[in-house]
Amino acid sequence: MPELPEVEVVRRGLDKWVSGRTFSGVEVLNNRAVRNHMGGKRDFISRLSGATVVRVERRGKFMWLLLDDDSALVTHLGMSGQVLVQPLDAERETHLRVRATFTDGGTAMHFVDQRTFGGMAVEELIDDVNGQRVPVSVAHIALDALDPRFNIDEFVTRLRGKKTQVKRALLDQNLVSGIGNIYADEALWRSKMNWATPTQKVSRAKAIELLGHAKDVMTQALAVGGTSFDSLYVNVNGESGYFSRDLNAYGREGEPCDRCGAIIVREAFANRSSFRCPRCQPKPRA
DNA sequence: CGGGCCTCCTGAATGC
DNA sequence: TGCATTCAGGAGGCCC
Repeated sequence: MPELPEVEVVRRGLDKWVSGRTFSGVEVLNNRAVRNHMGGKRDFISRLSGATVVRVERRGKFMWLLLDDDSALVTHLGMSGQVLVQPLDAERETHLRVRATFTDGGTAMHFVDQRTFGGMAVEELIDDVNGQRVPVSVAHIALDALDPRFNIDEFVTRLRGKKTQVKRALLDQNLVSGIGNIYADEALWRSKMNWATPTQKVSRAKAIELLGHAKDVMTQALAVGGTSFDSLYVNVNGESGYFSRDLNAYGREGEPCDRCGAIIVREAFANRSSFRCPRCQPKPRA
C-alpha cells in the first residue's frame, strides 16, 4: 500500500540503479499497465527505447524517470505496484507487466503489479504553477507534505475552506499529496482528531498540528524503509519495509490504544476503513 | 465546479 | 470441503 514514504524508498533505489542508463528492449506484458499512455502500447515501447534516464523524481505518490529527450516515464504504483531491478536471467514474476532492458546489459527493470491499479506512461513535461518541469499528469497534484516548498498557510486556508470531512481533505491529492489511508489515520490519531470532523471546524492551530503529525509519521516511516503489511509491497530491490509494527491506529481494530488503553475501532469510510480510538478521537458533535 | 460515490483489478480471508 | 462473497484502496470518471 505505497504512500509517500514507500514511493520515496522506491525512487531512491531506482535513482541509484537506473540513472545514466539507456533503455534498449521494452516489453509490455499487460496492456492495462500502460492504459494512461496516450499513444498506446506500440508508441510506449518506441518512445522508451533508446531513451536515457537522467534521474528519478517524485511528487506525492507519483514518481517519474526523467528522460534525456524532455519526456518522462511516469510510474504510479497504485495499490500493489513494485519496481524491481533484476538480473537478466531472473525468473519472471507472476504479475510482471512491463520489463525493460538497458544497453549496458547488467540488470533489467521490472514493473510488477498484481492488481494493475498502477501503471506506466511516457509523457511530455510542462511547467507547473511552481515553475517546476513535471509530467503532464502530475501538474495538477499538490506539492507533498515533505516538500520544502510546501506552503502550510495556503494548505490551512484551503482546508478550512472545504466543505468536507478532515480525512477526505487529507486524502485529497490536490490539497496535499502523498498521504493515503494509513498515514491519514496515523496523523489523525496523533492529533486526537476524529476523521469525520468538518474541515470548517478545524482551527488553524489544529490544522497545522495535523499536517505536522502527517509529516512526522511519514518521515519516521521513511527512516525505516517504508511501511509494509504483506508481500505486495517491497522496495526496488525486493526488500520489505518494516514500519507496520509502529502504527498506532491503522489496522489495529480490537487492540488497546497506545495512549489511553481504549479499544481501537474500525469504521466504514468512503468504501474503505478508518481506525480510531473511541476515547482519544471521539465523534464530533452533530 | 466542488463533493462524493463508483469502478478498475486480483488474491487472501471469510462465510455458509 | 468447496464454492461464493467480502475486502483491500489510489485516483480518474462521472453524476448531482
